Amino acid sequence: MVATQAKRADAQRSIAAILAASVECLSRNPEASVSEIAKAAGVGRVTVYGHFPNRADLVDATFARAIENGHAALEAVDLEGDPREALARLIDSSWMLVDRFRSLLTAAQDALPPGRIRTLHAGPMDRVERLVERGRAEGVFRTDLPVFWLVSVMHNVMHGAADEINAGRLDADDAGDFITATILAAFSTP
Amino acid sequence: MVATQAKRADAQRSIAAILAASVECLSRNPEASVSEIAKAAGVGRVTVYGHFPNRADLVDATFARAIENGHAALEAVDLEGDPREALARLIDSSWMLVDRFRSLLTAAQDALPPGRIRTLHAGPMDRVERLVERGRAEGVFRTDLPVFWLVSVMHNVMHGAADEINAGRLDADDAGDFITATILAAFSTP
DNA sequence: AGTAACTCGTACACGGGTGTTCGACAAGGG
DNA sequence: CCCTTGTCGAACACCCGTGTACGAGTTACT
Repeated sequence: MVATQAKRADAQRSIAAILAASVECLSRNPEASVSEIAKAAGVGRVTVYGHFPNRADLVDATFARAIENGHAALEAVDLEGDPREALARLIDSSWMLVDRFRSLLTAAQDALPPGRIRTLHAGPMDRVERLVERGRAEGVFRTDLPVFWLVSVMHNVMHGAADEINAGRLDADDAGDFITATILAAFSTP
Repeated sequence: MVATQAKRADAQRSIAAILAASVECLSRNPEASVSEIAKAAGVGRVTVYGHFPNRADLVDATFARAIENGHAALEAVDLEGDPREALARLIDSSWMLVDRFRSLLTAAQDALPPGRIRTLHAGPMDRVERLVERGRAEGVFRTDLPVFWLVSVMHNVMHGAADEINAGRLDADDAGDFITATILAAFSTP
C-alpha cells in the first residue's frame, strides 16, 4: 500500500507487470504456473522469483491486491437510507466483482493457508455485516438467523450466479435482479 | 448398475474395494493420488489401472456411484402434500449428502470434463425441479424467477452451509433449520 | 561515469504424479 | 486339473512444476 521504497524504478515496473499479468492469468486459470504468468508479464521466470519467494506469496499478493481494489470500489456505494435499497445497491456493485474474481478465488483457496482468505476478506465483510445489523435493528431484516449466516448466504448466491453465468445458463443482464430479488426475500423478516 | 458380467469373483472384489477406498479418500482429499487410493484399498496401484484406464475414469465411476446412492436415499423422501413441507423434508435429507460429498464434488470438478457433472446430477435434479414447479402451480412458490435459478440457489445455500460446517463456524445441528428457513423465505411468493 | 541493482536465459536438482511393461506368482472357473 | 484371468511389485519413461545457481548483459540512481 505504501510505495515500495528502496526499489529501483525498474523493479517497480516489473512488479507491477507481474501483478497485472498474475491477476489476469489466475482469473482465467486458477492453476496458472509461474512460467505462464512470467511470460504474460513479458518477464523471465527468474525475475518473478526475485520479487516473490514462492508461488504462494505471489498468489497472496495478487489476491490481496484484488480485494483491495474491490473494497475501494465498494466503499463508494452509499449504504444509508432504507436498508433494503442499500443492500440492493451493494449487491449491484458486488456481484460483478465476485464474478470477475471467481477463478482467482479458487487459486487462492488452493495456494493459501486456510483462514488467510477470510483475513483478507475482513474489510469488505465488515461493511456488509454492519448493514445487515442495521437492517435488523430497524426491523426490516430477520433476526431469527445469525448475521454470519445471512452474509454467507449472500456470498454463496452471488458465487452461484457467477457459476451460472460462466456456464452459459444465466444472462449477465439478469443476474443483478435475480440475486437482489432472492436475497431480499431471504433476508426479510417473516 | 448391471452386474459386471464375465469378471472373476476376484476382480469384482478388487473393484468394490477400490471404489470404496476411492470414495473415502476423495472425500477427505479431492486430489488424492491413485497410489493413495490403491493403498487404502489394500491393492496394488497397477491393479487399479487394470480396471480403470485413467484416474479420470476412476473419479467418474466413484462420483457416479455416490450420486446413485444419494439419489436412491432421496427417492425415499415423500414429496406429496404441502410443497413447503415437502421441500423442508427434501432439504433435511439432502444437505447432509451435500456435506459428505463436498470434497468428492471438487475432485470431480477437477478431473471430469465440463458438463459431465451436470449429466450425472440430472436424476436428483429432476425431482427438485418438479417439486418447485408444483409449488409454483399451487401458488406457494414465486414465479417471478426461473426454476433453474431457484434450484441453483438451493444448491448453493446447501453447499455454503457445508463449507461453514467444515470451517467450524456452523454447528451441524443448526444447519438443517437454517437452510430450510432461508430457502423457504427465498422461494415464497412475495 | 561508475557502481549497485536488476534482468535474462539456461541449466540443474528435486519431487511428484501418470500410465505402461515385465515376469513371477496366486486364484478362480469349467 | 488345467488354463484363463487377476494380482503384485518393481522398474521405467514421461511430463510438468517448483525453487536455486550461475554468468553475462543491461538499466537506473548518484
